[in-house]
Amino acid sequence: MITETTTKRTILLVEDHQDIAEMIFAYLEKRGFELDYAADGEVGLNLARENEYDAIILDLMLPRRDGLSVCKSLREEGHSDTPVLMLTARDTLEDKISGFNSGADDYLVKPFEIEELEARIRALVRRQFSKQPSEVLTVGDLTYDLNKLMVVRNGQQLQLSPISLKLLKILMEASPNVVTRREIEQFIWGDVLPDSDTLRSHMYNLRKSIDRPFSESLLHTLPSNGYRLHAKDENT
Amino acid sequence: MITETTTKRTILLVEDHQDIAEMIFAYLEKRGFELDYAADGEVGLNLARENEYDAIILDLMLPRRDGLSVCKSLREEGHSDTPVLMLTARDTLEDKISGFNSGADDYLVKPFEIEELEARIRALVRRQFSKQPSEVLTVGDLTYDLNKLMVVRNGQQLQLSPISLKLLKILMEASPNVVTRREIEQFIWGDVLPDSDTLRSHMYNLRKSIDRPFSESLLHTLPSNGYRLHAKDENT
DNA sequence: CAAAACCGTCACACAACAATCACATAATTA
DNA sequence: TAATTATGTGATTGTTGTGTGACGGTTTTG
Repeated sequence: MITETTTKRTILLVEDHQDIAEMIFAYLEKRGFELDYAADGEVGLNLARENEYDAIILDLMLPRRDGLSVCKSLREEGHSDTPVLMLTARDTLEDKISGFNSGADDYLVKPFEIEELEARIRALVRRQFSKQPSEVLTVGDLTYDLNKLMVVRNGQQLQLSPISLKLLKILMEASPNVVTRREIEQFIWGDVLPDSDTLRSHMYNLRKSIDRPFSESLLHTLPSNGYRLHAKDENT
Repeated sequence: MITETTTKRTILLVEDHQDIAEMIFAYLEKRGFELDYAADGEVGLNLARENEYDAIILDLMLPRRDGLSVCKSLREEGHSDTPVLMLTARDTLEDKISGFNSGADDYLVKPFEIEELEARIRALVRRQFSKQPSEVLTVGDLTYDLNKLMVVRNGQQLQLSPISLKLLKILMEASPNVVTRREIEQFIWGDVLPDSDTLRSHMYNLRKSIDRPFSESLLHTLPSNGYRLHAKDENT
């Protein structure tokens, strides 16, 4: 729901104790958060499914469906990017451990300072938002995530050698423009090039990886000039 | 083996009166703190710049550079997370106010009970530590509680060496992104790396701990690039 | 039209890299 | 201080990546 940088962060609070819930609600609202509230696990889970929250505060002991189960369900359904802060009544070691495996990102033992809660929530939200910047190159249905060093075409992950990765990078960055052999060689080997024309081999290997298994080929040779990566239907 | 939970808190004491300084030094040391000492503001500031203290005890009146100025400088230079306890000679209201504006977190009026000092220091340190971001890291079914220094995978607690813990931390924080060897080495050893490539051994050990006993492996090697921690089923 | 240049294809040897492990020394802890 | 654990080192093995050359097809050039 909320994604803009300057927008209020929205938080889902799931807690059955009226007094605690009210206290948290009032405090966080005053501190600039927007809150949704659920008094039991079932309702909480449904709210979490229907909306995109920036964080969820989840009591461990809840009527109808406990916090663990809610958290687990959420994770299994793919909400792995919404941070969950679990509130545990007493610090039973067991509780904590199972809390971990349910996929909670942090926990807080009651009773707690409300300032502490705020600090943790802010930390979680911040962490979440700073995780975003994934630099991804895209050409047609081919994507190359520079941070994960993962290459995917048509939903299928490809396994490339280090040199192929470098090749792909310079080609994708230039796409849809031509890159000359010189530029490529420079980029990969610097100034001491290998004496044989090994680039041909590597181009061959790269093609084998990114084009051979698919119908449309992205890597084109410009005879006596260089290479060019580009998808047909792209508007260029 | 696991030391960080019980690690001594390090405190910087900046105080020009020999007798007071000695008294504080001896007392706090006996109570389990580690202390650094400076007799004037200039030296104190430099020490604070060069080291990471858990707290700083700062006299207001100091030779060469008073406590206010030291504190202000520190804050401006980004040490906003190190708590400062200011010692003021008499409780002039004015002093207090400027003390707070300089960014001090607490103040104590001389003369004071040494127990009071300890209590306040402990409060500051505790507050500081509870503020630490990111309490629990999670990747797939692997969790790492940064406060308890507990690593759990699939409900089973794992026993890791200090270096393995550091390794795991940087990898989990980066996950699902790749971390280069350089970054890892930097993170663990700082600038003076061991001469042999001991990282391989540690990676081996880490794998043995977190992957070997389980079916799916989380730690992947990106040849000639680095390492990457990530769970398959995660939608990333 | 032939020769030359260029390129895709491939097999293969060697070099580079990574995993594994045992062990000595350093650091902790009791 | 002794006992235990953690860390760094190097040897060994296995794996993968890279450079090289050979061959044949295609295009360009003279």
